[in-house]
Amino acid sequence: MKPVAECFSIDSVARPRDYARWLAGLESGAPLSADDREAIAGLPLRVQAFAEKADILRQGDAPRECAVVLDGFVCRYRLLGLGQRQILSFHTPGQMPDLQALHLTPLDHGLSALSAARVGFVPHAALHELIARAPAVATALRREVLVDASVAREWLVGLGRRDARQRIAHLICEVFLKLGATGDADPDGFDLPFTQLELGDALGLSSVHVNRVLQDLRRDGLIASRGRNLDICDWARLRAAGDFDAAYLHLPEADDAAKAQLSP
Amino acid sequence: MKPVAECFSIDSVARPRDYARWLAGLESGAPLSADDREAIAGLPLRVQAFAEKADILRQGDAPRECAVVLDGFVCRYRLLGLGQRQILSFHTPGQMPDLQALHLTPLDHGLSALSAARVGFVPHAALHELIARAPAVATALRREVLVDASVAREWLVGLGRRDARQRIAHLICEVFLKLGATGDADPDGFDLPFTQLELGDALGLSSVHVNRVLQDLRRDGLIASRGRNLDICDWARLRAAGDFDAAYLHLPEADDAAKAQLSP
DNA sequence: CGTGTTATTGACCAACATCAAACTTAGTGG
DNA sequence: CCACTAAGTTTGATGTTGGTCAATAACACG
Repeated sequence: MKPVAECFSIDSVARPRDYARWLAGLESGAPLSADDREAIAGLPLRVQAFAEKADILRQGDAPRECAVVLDGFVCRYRLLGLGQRQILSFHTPGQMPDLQALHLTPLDHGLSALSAARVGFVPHAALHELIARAPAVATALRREVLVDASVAREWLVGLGRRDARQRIAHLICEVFLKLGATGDADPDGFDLPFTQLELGDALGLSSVHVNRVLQDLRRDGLIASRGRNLDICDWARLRAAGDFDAAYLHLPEADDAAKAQLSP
Repeated sequence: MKPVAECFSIDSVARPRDYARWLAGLESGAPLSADDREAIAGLPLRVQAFAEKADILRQGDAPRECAVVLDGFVCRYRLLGLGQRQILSFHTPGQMPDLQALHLTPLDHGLSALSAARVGFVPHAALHELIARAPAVATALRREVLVDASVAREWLVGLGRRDARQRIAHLICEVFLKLGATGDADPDGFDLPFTQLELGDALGLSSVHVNRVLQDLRRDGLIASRGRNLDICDWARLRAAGDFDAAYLHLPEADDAAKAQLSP
């Protein structure tokens, strides 16, 4: 296991754009009223920057604040005896990866920045109060937790019943759509925000095998990649190779959008 | 894939004991007030009986009621192309396995009775209204969803990073504690409510391999079993073999209780 | 007693892990 | 601008876990 990367944390003040990204995440299910939006913009939001690979929260912590991803790409993970790691989920700007800490402590997993990231922190007390006061916000948060669980179930299916090629193709589709939803994925070559080793840790595979399967996918003309930069050459076939159906992400229009972007 | 079993449904009226089991589930986190308990006892609860292996809800359904397990052992599952099945979770009496359908439809997975079961159904509208009216109930439901997600994460770790022996030992521990929490597991031999094939479908293994590993566990003196009946001979070693830590189940005192029961 | 489901066994094989080394790339400081 | 370094990627050789297929045995139930 590699040493924990330095976390040079430059605390800073929340900007209006930060609240906007958070709101976009909360409103992905249904729009909020002007009042609710104002209530959220009024919450205290402590912002902290994290370097690539820095830990944001650690297994065992009992945080008194909830995290909101503002920039970058973040994952939850679990460490087990002797160097094994399982990545549990990926999160893009606007998402709140540790809502469960509102009720269940201590944290049974860590939260880590895969790319350089900025994360906001809201006190639990303020969120609890808001949930009691603003039913529509409570609903949005409930929905966010449920979507998170839906993604976890899809991963469960993948780890249990799909082979390496399917898993990798599936995850590329998922990440592409999630990044696309916040405007971070250019269809003609976007950057995968993780290494092959991290990909393996998410999919229950060794990095060696991930590498070999990626080469197959390139050879078959489904993707092209050089370093981290990845280009989806054939969305339809990649989707088929991964047995991918975007419904579980519950992104409005996600798959249609991808199809439109990728087949001009 | 076997044909869907007949579902001979004997609709019946909810008994006080049914509400009691449901309440016990909701109160596993924190007790409710007398008012809240009454509010729940006042909800309409349609009760239906299901035979072993009968489907309760199907993938693609958009139910207008939420299910409450009242008796028996139930699982969520996902079917994929050509006979593959992945079981996503197990549920014991008191649990509500499809809370996500309150916000996310259609259902991306089915719900099925592994043993003969009785299930209650509450209209979504009634639940939504109660959530708005009774904050403590809303909190209890939120907690239930979060515990469900916590279990899913643990399964994710197992499927991704544990080998067959660990997975099987782990699941036996889990099921024993869950059954014990509702008084359905006798320490000296309780009935595993599923076949070896179903165990494999939950753990991403073939039934053949499940069988072989179970024999190993018996040979090593961790368990004894004859047919479905299973006897945990050595809780400490079984726990170690499965790398099992009960915290993720969020059952109050679960592990201590098991230890006490099993080592007199 | 049949009949269907579940458990068990054996032979064989594919997918994927592990280990170790070489090669690439990007970043860093002189 | 160039060596130097560390991280990540690629390759090859080899071994293990667990899957598949197919047949048999043990039950459970009407």
